[in-house]
Amino acid sequence: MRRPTLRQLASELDLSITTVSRALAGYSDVAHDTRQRIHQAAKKAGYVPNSAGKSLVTGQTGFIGLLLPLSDRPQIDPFFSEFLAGLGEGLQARARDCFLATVGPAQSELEVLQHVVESGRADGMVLTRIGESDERVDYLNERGFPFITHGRTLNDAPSRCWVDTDGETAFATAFEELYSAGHRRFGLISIEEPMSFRHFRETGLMQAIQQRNDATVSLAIGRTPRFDPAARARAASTMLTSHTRPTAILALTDEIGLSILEQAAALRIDVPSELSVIGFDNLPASEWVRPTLTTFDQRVRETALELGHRLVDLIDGTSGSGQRPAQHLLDATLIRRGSHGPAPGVRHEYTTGN
Amino acid sequence: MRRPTLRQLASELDLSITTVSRALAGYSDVAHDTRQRIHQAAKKAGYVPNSAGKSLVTGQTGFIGLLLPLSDRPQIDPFFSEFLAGLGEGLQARARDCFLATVGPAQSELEVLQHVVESGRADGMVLTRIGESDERVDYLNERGFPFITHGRTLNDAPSRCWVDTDGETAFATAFEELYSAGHRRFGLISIEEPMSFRHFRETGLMQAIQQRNDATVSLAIGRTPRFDPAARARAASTMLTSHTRPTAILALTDEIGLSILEQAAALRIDVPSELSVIGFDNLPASEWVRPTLTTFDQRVRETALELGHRLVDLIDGTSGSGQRPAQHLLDATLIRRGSHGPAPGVRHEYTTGN
DNA sequence: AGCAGTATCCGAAACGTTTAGGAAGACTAA
DNA sequence: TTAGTCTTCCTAAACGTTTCGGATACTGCT
Repeated sequence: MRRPTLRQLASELDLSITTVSRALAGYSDVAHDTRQRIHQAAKKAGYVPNSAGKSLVTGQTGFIGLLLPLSDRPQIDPFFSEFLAGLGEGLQARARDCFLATVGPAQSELEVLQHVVESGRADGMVLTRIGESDERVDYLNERGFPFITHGRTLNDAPSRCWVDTDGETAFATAFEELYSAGHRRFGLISIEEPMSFRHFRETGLMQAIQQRNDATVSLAIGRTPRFDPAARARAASTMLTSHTRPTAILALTDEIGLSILEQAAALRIDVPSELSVIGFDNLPASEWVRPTLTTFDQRVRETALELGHRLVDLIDGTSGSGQRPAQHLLDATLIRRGSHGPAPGVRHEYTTGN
Repeated sequence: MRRPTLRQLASELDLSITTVSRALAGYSDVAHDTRQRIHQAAKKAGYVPNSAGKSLVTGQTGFIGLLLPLSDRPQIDPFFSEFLAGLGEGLQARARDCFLATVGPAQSELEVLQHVVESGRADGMVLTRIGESDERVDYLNERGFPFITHGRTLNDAPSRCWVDTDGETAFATAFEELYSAGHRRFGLISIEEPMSFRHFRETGLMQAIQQRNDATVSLAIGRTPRFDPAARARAASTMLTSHTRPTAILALTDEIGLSILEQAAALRIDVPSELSVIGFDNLPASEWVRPTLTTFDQRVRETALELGHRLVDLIDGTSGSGQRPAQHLLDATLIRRGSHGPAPGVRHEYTTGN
C-alpha cells in the first residue's frame, strides 16, 4: 500500500494537480466547495505531501541540523536532553524538524559540517560548545549558510546570531556573594580547553576581583581537562591540600564542583563551615549530594527554545525587520544550596592549613 | 554561490549526466580515465549529491526517525544523551542520519508517528519507552513500516525486532544477592505507569521469591508516578516508616533509589547497616551520593548502537539471511556499591521499627 | 568482409511537488 | 453589446537524481 500522491488525488477528484496542490496550500484561487471536496478527499486518503518532492522544488528541507560530537567519554553533555527538548519544542512551533549530524571519533566536526551543508540536508545549523575561536563558525560564516550558536566566540560580528548564558555576570555575582560573606582567599578550578564559556566565566571573576581593589583578596587557579574525572579529583585535591587553602572555591562546572565536595569530604574539610563551593550548570546530581551544591542554573531548555526560534527567523529572513537583536544573553540564576556560607573566622585562618 | 549539480559537472566535462552519475556511484561501465576525470572534477567543485533529488527517485531518505516526547517534566531521560550517542554511532557506520520527531505536550505520540511515516521523512523508526501494550507498535506493525524498539511489549511476535535489557534476570539477581546476605523482609518501590520494563523487573523479582519457596520471605510493594519527585519521596518515606520496615528495598529506577537513600538519611536509618537499597539505571548521581548507590548498568550506549545496526539491517533486508535473530536481550550488570550489605541481625528486627 | 561480443557512453523517463503564466467563463459597468 | 474584471481552473516547466534501454565504436575471430 503506497502513499497517495497529488496525482492520484487529482485524478480521483477530476481536477488538475495544480488545483489540488493550491487548495491544500491554502491559496485563494480555488472555489469554496472545490476546496472542501479536496480537503475531504485528502483527509480520507491520509494524504501527506512527500517531503522529498517538496524539498526539491522549494530548496528547503524543513530540517535543522544539530552537530553532535560522539566522543568516547561516557556522557556527551549532562544537560543534553534538556537542550534537545527545548530545541525540539522551538522548532516544532515553527514546523521544522531537528536532525542530528553525528561526528564520529575519527572525523572532524568541520568535515561533517561541510558534508551536511553541501548535501543540502538542512536549512540551518545549530552549533554548541563554541571555542574561543571556532573554525566551524568561520566556515559557516564564509559559506553564508544560516546558523546560530549556543555560545559566542571571542570575535563575533555584531550581526552574528547567538544565544548565550551570561557566565561573566554569574561569576562576578558568585564572587560578590562570597566576598560579602567574608571570604578573601579564593580558588578557581577551571578547565584546560579554550572553550569560550571558560573565558567569560574567568573574566567575570577577574573583573569582579579587580573592581573590589582589595589587596587581601587572593586567587589560586587550578586547571583540569574537562572530561577526565581522575584529573578533576587531582586538581581538587591539590588545591585543598595547598598550604594556603582557599576558603571559597569557584568551580567552572558542576562536575568540578562535585569533585571538590568529594575531595573535601575525603580530607575531612567541612563544607560549608570550613569551605564554600559554588558550581555552574545545576546538574541533577548537585541536588542529590550532601551537602547540596550551590550552583548556577542555565535554563538550558529555555535557551535552546530561543535558539530554535531565532534560527528559523534567520532562515525565513524574518529577523531583518528588527524585532529582536541577533544576539541574546540570558541570565544564569544562582541556586543557593548547602555548599556555601560565611567564611571561617579570621582566627581559624592559620589553623586550617595543611 | 549555489551548490554544483550533476548537470553542471556534466556540461563542464562534456559528458552526459548519466555517465557522471554512474561514475560517481561506482558502476563499471565507465572508462577508467573518464572515471578519474569525473572524480577529480567532483572533488574540485565540492560536489555532494543533493539528497532531495536522490531521495525522490530512490524512495529512501537516509534518515532514521527517533520519536522524542517533550513532556514538561524537566529531564526527558537521564541517559538520553547516551542513547543518542550510541544510536548516532550505529547509524553513522551505516551511512544514515538520525532525525528527531518531537512530540509536543499537546500532541499524541501516535499522531506524530503517523505524520512522519506518511510524509516519508524517514526510512525507519526507533521507538523507546515501550508500554506493556503499545499503540505505536501496533500502528507500525500494521502499516508494515520498518521499525525497532528499545524494549518489548508483552505480546510481540517472534519476528518483531527489538533490543532490550534483561530486567527480569537483573531483579532476580538482586534478590539472590540480598537473600544470600540474610535479608528476608523485602520492599519494592515501583512505578504506576504500565511500562513493560516494570513488568519484567517485577516478574523477575516475584519468580525469584517463589523459587526460593521460603515462607519467611515477605515483600512490601509501593508505587509512585514515575516523574513526580514529591510522590517518590512520599512512597519511600511510607515504606521506611512502616511497622514492618523492609531490610532491603529494590528500587525500580535509580531515581527512586536515590529518593529512598534521601529519606533514609532524613529518618536516621543507616545504609547499608540497617537498610540495603539497590537501584536500576546507573545514573551519574548514583556515584556522587553517599553512600553510593548499588545499581544495574544498562549499557545504554551499546544497546542503542545495536539498535541502529539492526534497524538498518531490517530496512536493507539484510536480516533475512538470518545472521542475527530479530530480538536481542542484553544483560544488565550489577554495579556493587555502598548501599547494600548483610541484613541487620535478627536481634535488631523489632528495635528498628518506627 | 562480415559478424558477434564488449567497452563506453547517452537519451529520456520517472520520482512528487510547486508555481509562473495563462485560459475560459461569468459577472460588471458603460 | 462590448470591453474589462473577477473567479476558477489548468498546462507545462522546473527542481536533481537514478536507471532502463539502447546506441556507437572498437576488438577479435572466422
